[in-house]
Amino acid sequence: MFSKACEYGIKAIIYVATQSLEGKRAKIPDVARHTGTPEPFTAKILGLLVKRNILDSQKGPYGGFEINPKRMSEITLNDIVQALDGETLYTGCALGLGECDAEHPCPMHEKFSVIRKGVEDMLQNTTIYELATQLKSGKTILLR
Amino acid sequence: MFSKACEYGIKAIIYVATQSLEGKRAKIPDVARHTGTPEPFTAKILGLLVKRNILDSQKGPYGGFEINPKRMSEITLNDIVQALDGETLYTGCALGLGECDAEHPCPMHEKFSVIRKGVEDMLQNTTIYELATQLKSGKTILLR
DNA sequence: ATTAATAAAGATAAATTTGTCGGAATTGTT
DNA sequence: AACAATTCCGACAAATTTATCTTTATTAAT
Repeated sequence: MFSKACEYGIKAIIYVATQSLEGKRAKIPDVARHTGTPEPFTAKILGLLVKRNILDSQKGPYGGFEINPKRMSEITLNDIVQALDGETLYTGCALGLGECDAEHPCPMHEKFSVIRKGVEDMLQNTTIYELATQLKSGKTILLR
Repeated sequence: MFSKACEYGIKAIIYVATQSLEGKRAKIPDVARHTGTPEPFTAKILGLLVKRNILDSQKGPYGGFEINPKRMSEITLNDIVQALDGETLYTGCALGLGECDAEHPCPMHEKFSVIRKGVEDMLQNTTIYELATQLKSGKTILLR
C-alpha cells in the first residue's frame, strides 16, 4: 500500500509530534530507535519532510526536529503520503493504464474508485495531532 | 496498490477469459499486445498462473492459454492477487510493524482495518467472468 | 519421422527502491 | 575563537522488482 519510505515517514512524524507536545526536539537517533527505522534512512526521510515544509529542524546542540502543535492539527496523513509517495495513490489506474476514467474505464475502475475514495477520506481526515495524542496515551505503539 | 506483476496478471486473465468464452486459446504475443505488457514478462506471469492452477495451457500448434468458463465464475480477483502478491495485502501492518493487532495496534491500525476490509470484500466478490463479459461487451478496456 | 508452433524454465540484465556512508554546513556553548 | 552537537547533502551500495533472452520440452499436423 505505502512505500517503506512512507511508512517510516509517518512513524517518524508521529514520534516527533509526541516530543513536540512535550516541548522537546527529536534527534535522528531517537527517532530511529523509537520507530524501528534504520538510522541513515531516518535521516534521509526527515530531511525530505523538512524540505517539504512538514517538519521544522534546527541544527547544532539542542537541535533536532519538531512540529508546531498548531500545525499538527492541520497536517494530515494525506499530506505526508503525498509528500513521500506522490499522487499516484489517487491518480493512478489500478491496472496501470495510462488514462482510465469513467468514459474509458479499465475493468476495475468502478470498484476501485470506491476503495480509493475511502482511502482518500481516511487519509484526509486523520491529523497528526490525533495520532500523536493516541500514541502518547499508550493507546497505540510504533514498534514491535 | 498492486505490483506490476499483479496488474499484468489481472489484465492477462481477463483477456484470456474473453478468448475462452469464444472457444479460442490465447497465445503469449496476443495477450501481450492486448494488455500492453512486455512479451517476456507476459510469458513469465502466465506461466506462474498456470503453476498456481488458475489458468490452463497447452503447448504446440494451436496451443495457448485458456480458462474453463465454469471456473471463470469461481475465480475471483482475490485468488489472482493472492497468487501473485501473496497475503501481505491482508496480513501486513500499514506501518510495517511485525505484529499489529487490536491488542497492540499501530497508530493506523483501526482506520486501516476498515479500508482493508473494503478491499478484501471487493476482491472476493469480483469474478473473472464478470470482468471478462464487461470487457467483451466493450464496457471496459485493457489498453490505453 | 519431421517439422513448425507453442509453452516452460532458468539465467541474465536493467531499473527502482531501500539502505549506508562520509564530509560539509550550521548552531549553541564555553 | 574554538569546540562539540547536530542536521544537510550527495555519492555510493545492496536488495528487490521488473524485464529480457536463450534454450529446452511438448504438441499437432503432415
